[in-house]
Amino acid sequence: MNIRDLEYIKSVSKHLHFGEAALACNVSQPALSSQIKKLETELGVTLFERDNRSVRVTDAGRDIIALADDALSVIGNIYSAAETARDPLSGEFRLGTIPTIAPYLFPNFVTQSRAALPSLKLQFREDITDRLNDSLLSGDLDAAILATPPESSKLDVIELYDEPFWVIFPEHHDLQSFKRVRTKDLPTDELLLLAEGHCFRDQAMDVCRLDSSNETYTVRATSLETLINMVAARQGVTLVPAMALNPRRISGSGVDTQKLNDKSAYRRIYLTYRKSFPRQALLQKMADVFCEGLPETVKRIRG
Amino acid sequence: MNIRDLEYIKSVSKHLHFGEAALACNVSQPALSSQIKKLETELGVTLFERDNRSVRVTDAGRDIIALADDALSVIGNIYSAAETARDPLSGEFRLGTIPTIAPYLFPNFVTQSRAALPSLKLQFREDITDRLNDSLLSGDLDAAILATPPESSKLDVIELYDEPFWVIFPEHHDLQSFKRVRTKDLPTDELLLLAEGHCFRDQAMDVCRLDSSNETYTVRATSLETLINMVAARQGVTLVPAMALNPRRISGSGVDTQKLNDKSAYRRIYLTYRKSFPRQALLQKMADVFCEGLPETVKRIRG
DNA sequence: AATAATGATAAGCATTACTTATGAATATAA
DNA sequence: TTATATTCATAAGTAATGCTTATCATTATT
Repeated sequence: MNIRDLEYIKSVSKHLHFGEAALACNVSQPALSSQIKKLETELGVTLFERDNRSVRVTDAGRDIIALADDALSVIGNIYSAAETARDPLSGEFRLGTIPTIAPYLFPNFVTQSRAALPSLKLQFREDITDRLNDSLLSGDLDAAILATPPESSKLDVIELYDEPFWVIFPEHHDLQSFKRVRTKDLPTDELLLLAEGHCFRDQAMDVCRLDSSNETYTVRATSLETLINMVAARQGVTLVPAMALNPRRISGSGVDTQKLNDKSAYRRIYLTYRKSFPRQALLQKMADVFCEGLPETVKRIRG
Repeated sequence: MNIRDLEYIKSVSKHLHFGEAALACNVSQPALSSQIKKLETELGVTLFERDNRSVRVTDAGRDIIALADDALSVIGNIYSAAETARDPLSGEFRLGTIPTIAPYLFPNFVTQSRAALPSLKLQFREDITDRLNDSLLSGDLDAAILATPPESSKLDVIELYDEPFWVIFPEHHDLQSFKRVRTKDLPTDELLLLAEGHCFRDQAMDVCRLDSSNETYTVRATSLETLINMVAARQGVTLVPAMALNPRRISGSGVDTQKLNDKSAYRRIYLTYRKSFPRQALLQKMADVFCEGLPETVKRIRG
């Protein structure tokens, strides 16, 4: 059986005339006749009683044509569903982000994506890089915003922006006297770091040329907010990525900030996704929306 | 799009593996792959996100495969309906009969057809030959039991039985003295006839070598019962076909009967149908059932 | 008797779908 | 690291299916 056959019998039952039915189906009358005959043979049922002058629908034909109508209607729904789904900017989208980005990027992004991607249903998840990468590979996430390029060759990225690192230190700390702070000026023994697994921990250690053997502090914060609060409590100094600097929160909280003055003291932020992800256009659009709302403190790569 | 394509995507969504899905569909993996790719192109939607190691159903794919399941289910119903309809002995059947047969043939026939054709839904209609023939040609009837062969070349017949004519006359009528009554013995001026349009009127006149100019009586009965009752009331004599003789009704009703002793004094009864009627096997079976219950007074042609 | 209408049939061509063989990419095992 | 296996995609050739035009057979209509 064939979907076109169903259209043929529907057309014949409507016109009760093979020639006109064929015309309506944009085929020749012999084509339609032979297809119907073949279908009747396949079903073992005569659908139309016909002689050289008239066409009648048989009892069995009536039942079967009613079902054919149903089937064609469902098949029409398939095309409709496809048409709806064809817009890559619509549907569900599961986005993951690391904890050192999510709180600073998402508030703006949610607002802007509502305007730019109104028919997109966004779901967010916050987790560390490794688990986000696993989820990407398994298909549990569609994309993630990460600060490290992917290791798997199945993943690809859109580069979003470079985010400088800033020092946060208590008011009246020695660092306050520096006009320009560089990593070599940092008191590494006072450095407060995130817990293991957080990529920014590695990035901070990296920029300060520390390795795990150098660790002096046993603080294992899981958020930059915690680190900043600890600095305010004069527990040490820390680094944060630029986006974590909220001027209103910093001012009057007992901490001071300076941008790290090294060329390499930044991290690159990527939108990571499976190469096989079908809605690539959405990824591009989404990257645009991300970059739209970026503050002056970061250096956008796109647009 | 193609029904087989729907089966392919259903299979892939079940196995999440093109090779196994192809195996389940009894096609080679490249065949299945290329058909799915073509369908995706036609719909403009990626149904499966796949790389060299894994297959995932996309959001749009999920919706569309659900609809494909629906469509396949309806199409399954088409095959089921065909299987049910394939039995030519089932379904509706519209049978027409003339008034000089219906009352005598149907009671038995209904009983016997219930046993022999249990899944047949019979609808009866009683009318005169011309209108039954029209209904046959227009498809309003599937068959008719008639006493005249059809004129249209679109109709065909199964011969059922030959039905002799009998004379009915009042007790103590002159005819009572005949051992064997022949048509030439009939008092044609006393002959009571059915209304015009009834074929038995013509047959009776024919056998008596009368034509419309010979009419003396203006009686226009529409049933044989009326004629018999008129004979009982000594209004004249009449002819009836053999099946109209119900011994229990005749005895003691003031009439007497004799079989007409002419070779040509009978009529042949046909099951008439369109040549194009698809359930020919049903017609044969039905003819058998008719002949089963015939009384000894008629001469069956079949079986 | 001639003409028109209508579905069936025939022959040949175009399209479609399938098969087998092979490729490319990537896991897994040695 | 290198070899092997897995898996989907691609290629080339073939089989099948469906279509077109031309024609036939039958039956109304003029």
